[in-house]
Amino acid sequence: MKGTGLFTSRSLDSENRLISLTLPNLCFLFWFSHASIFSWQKIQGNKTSSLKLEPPFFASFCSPPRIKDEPDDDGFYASPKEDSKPLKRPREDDDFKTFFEEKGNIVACSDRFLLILQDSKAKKAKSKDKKVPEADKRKKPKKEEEQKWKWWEEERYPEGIKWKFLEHKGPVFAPPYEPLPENVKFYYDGKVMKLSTKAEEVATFFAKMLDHEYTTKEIFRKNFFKDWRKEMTSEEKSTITNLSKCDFTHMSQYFKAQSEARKQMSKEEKQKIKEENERLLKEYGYCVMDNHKERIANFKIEPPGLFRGRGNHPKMGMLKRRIMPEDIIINCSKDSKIPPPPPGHKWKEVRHDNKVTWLVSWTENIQGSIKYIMLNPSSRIKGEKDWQKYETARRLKKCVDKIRNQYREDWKSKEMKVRQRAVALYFIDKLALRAGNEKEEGETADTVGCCSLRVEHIKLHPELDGQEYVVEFDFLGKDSIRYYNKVPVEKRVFKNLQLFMENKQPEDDLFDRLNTSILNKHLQDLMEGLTAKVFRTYNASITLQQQLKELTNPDDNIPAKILSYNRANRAVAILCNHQRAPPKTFEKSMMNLQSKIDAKKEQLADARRELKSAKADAKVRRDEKSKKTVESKKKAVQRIEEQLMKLEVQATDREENKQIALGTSKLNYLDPRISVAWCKKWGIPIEKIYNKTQREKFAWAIDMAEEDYEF
DNA sequence: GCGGGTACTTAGAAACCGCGCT
DNA sequence: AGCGCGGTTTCTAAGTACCCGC
Repeated sequence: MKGTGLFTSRSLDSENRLISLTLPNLCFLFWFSHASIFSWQKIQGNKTSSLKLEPPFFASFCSPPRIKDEPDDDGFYASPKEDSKPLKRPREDDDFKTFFEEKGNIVACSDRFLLILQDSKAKKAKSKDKKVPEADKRKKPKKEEEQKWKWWEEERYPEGIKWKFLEHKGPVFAPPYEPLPENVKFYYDGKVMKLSTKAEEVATFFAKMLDHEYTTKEIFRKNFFKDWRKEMTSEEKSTITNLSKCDFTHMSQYFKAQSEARKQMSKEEKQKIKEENERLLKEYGYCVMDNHKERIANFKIEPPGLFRGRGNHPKMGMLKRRIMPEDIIINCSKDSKIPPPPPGHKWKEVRHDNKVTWLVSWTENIQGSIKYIMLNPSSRIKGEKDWQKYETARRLKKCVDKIRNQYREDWKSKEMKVRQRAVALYFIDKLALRAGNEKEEGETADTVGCCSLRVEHIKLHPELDGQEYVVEFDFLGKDSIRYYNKVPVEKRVFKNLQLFMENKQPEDDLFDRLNTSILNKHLQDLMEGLTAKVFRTYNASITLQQQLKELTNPDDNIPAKILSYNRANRAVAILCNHQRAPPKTFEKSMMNLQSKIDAKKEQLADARRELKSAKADAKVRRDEKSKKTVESKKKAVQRIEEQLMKLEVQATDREENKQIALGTSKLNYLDPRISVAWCKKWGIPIEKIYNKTQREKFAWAIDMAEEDYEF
């Protein structure tokens, strides 16, 4: 990997799917600089693969480099929460309110809604002309003002109030069931059987999943069959008694043919579908919240189907029933145009609660939990919250040393409860574990977080591979993703763990005197707004910032710098254990890339040969023309070298990424202002780091962060 | 403290789509 | 023009957190 100066070796063993990477030496000379090998395995489903990373940059987050003393407020934007004095422009909703009062009735308001939906410019003329002072108007760009609304420059609502006006069109329901054509047969025990519409619908859910591993799982089949039978007529129920005798293959083939046909559709037909979707989005995909048109994240109601829990879920295969208008609670302003239920139906309830952000809710039948329709991440209401999250994490930065000292003290406490709390917090901080709420047994897959760790999830090694006091973690976390890690800990922690495990069974709680509520209460005392998850945000963001500092080589070209960025991002993903199944086409795409590289290498060799002969030629002829030839050949070689390097960088990046998902941390844990500042500092176009959606979500950060931003 | 309920964030997989290649 | 690939978008499950009444 010449050129990048970062990468020392890479090897791929396709046999056992193990990658060993020697990452650049990012070690910190601090607590964990001796840390061991970090490895994990992914065992969701029956996939098993493992990834090893050595040496230990993953642990480095615990020791942020001493950043020169922070200008206490300089560079800090007023946090959305603590900031009480109005920063910039006042909210505009009074503008709207006035308009609204002038019209004085509901129709006026929904007129406005329609106007906004149809034409934001027209709306502009109507509402703004009356109130907005000249100066203000000139300041704003004339077009697409609605999209470029800088909510982050406006005053925020007092705590608790989420909006003052909300109008929307309600949800889009799943399309009704279309019975199968007569010629598509279902067989039971080898014989054709015509199913009732209800039973048939549920059967199609199963048929559509026939190729999926789910349908081979005992629990899935059992749950499905039980719920399916509930939908059958009594005759069907008495005939169909054994799922193994059911033959869905014809149905399955039919659906495959259907989706094939869909792919083969003509351009016009595809265009028509596209337009229909756009129409739906236009009509139902937006709402008006406080004077602004905002995108809704999920305006379509989840269609019925079979529940696909992750990991070993006891409810997999159960029937997710169809949601009807009668299940739906609508939330909107009293004075808005209330969305009408579909003809012949009623809403369950219409309420006007501006202390919450959701527009629509219903109760789902598998777990009995509530589902919501809410706004897009680009909306003010989500963006403000996101911004606030990072501000809380930055406040933690200021007191994290103190908190760390505190919990280290607490390891010695004479109170068991305090010791457990302190050790758990140490894990949350050092390993970025999740809090670990209790879960109802038998209702969900058996997964744990920090506070819910059980004795069986850790092993203590007084000595392992030449290191002292090693704790071996092995448990399933969120989404049944395996967390596997061997971590050297301080002696005191180790001794405490031994104590916590004394006289316990493997299935007993490790921290029997602790839960997330106790932990969070304690954290609240240490810093306002502090909860367990803030540590994840803080450690992720500080790691990114630090890794970017370490890895970015000023002399690198743009692709190499982006590789560095991705590596910094990767360090965070590893810290947070964000794994993915290796893409199905991984090996193949890697081979393709390799052959491209080989081709490029040959091309380079050719170009070099040509250059050489051109040089020789020039030496003999000593004329202008041959000199020029040499120059152009030189250029060609350089160009090809650059292309080759780009490809090699790409290969490296992809390979290092095989089992690591960068998206989650990028979207949820990394203060976007760090990335924006990095881009500005090194002249990297922001588009190289964030795609369109991400830029929309992080518009606030892109607008406000300068090159010198410090998390 | 604790059990139930609610609101909201975080998560990986699957579906989709557009673009470059043949 | 059809095809495959990779990035993007959609989907919805699975977490965290906190409230309330006892």
